[in-house]
Amino acid sequence: MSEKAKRGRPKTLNKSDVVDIAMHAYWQDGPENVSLNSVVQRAGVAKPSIYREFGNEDGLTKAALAHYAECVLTKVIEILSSDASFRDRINAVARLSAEDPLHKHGCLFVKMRANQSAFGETTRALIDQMDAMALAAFEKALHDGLENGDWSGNIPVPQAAQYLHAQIGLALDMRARGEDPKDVIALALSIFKRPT
Amino acid sequence: MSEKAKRGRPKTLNKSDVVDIAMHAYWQDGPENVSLNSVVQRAGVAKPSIYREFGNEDGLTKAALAHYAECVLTKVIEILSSDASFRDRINAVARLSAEDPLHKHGCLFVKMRANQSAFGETTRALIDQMDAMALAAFEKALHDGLENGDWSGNIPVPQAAQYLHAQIGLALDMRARGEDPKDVIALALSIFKRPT
DNA sequence: ATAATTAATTACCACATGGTATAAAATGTC
DNA sequence: GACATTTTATACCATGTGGTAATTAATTAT
Repeated sequence: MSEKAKRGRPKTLNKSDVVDIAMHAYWQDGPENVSLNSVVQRAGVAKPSIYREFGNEDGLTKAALAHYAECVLTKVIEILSSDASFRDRINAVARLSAEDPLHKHGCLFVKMRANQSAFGETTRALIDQMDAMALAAFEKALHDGLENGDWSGNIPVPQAAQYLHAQIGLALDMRARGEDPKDVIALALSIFKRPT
Repeated sequence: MSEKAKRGRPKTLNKSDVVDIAMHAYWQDGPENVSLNSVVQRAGVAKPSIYREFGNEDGLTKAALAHYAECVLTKVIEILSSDASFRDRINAVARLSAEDPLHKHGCLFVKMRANQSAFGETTRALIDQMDAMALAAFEKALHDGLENGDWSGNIPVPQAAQYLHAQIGLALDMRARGEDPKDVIALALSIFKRPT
């Protein structure tokens, strides 16, 4: 909070810079291919500094994922919570995940969720939490669509939310693989257009 | 071929046993979590024996994936090439991947494709080859459906094949995560039921 | 000035990984 | 029996990993 002059040697390490570098490294190259050592190297800092700030690797991966949540996942949830029509909302999130260059390398959250076992407790807990958040955002958008009458409600909300969540995750997975998910996501979302 | 008495010390290592053990290890625990050393341990053989039979780790992972192709992927392709109706074929492969206990831990091919970068050249080549094979099998089933008149053909075949491929992969991915893909796959395949 | 405190730097540790050199055991050939 | 051959078994190597001890540098408080 306040920046009162502290007592010892002033720190040259900028924590938020390190987190940002770590996030982009994990995001771009995949968490499996980025060691703590390589983050140290990319950030140009000393390893003990990392351990002082984050405790251990679990703390670093958690911080990187939390930063990702702030940076990009918030946007998705904002879109799903906007006051646009249901169709506009899901089209926007579909375009964001399937076409936006921001997700050229896929989604860090999706990548980490695919390998939960590779992470520590706190990171896994955050993954679960973000998963639940995203699912809840989809459910809310569906409920809004029902209320506003711009979704037919031909599918029970919980199933529809799980379906949307899974399809967006699939699109982001395909982008990470270098495939173009445009056609797939278009077909997948077509079930919301006409009653079944 | 022939089993003429060879000259040196008789080998106690059964190559096909090792491949089977490796395949199940990769399949169940995920290729990322199974080191070559652990395969050596599980198979109860010496490490140099592995290197004599497979050359390097790339050879071992490739052999395990090839064995997987023989064991389980063949079944999928057989189903898609059967003389049943289009609906019966895709329902069968959907049930196989979404409900059959055989895929309780997901699909080894899908898991390896998700992390191509972790494997050597020959394994990556086999992954690409199997991917193309599966896609071709879906295309064939769709073409048959068109010919036999038991699919409306409301979607261009290439897109429909990519879509089916992606959705089956998604279901297997969900099973690997411990989620139940039943509802998701049912919704995803509903686009083939009625014209859009 | 001197002490106290905090951070940076260097060097290190134990361990696991993929991969190999080397010697011992078990067979057929001569 | 001596020899060549082939597989096994033991031990080892270099490298990379997550994590830490110890020293040095830079600052404030006394």
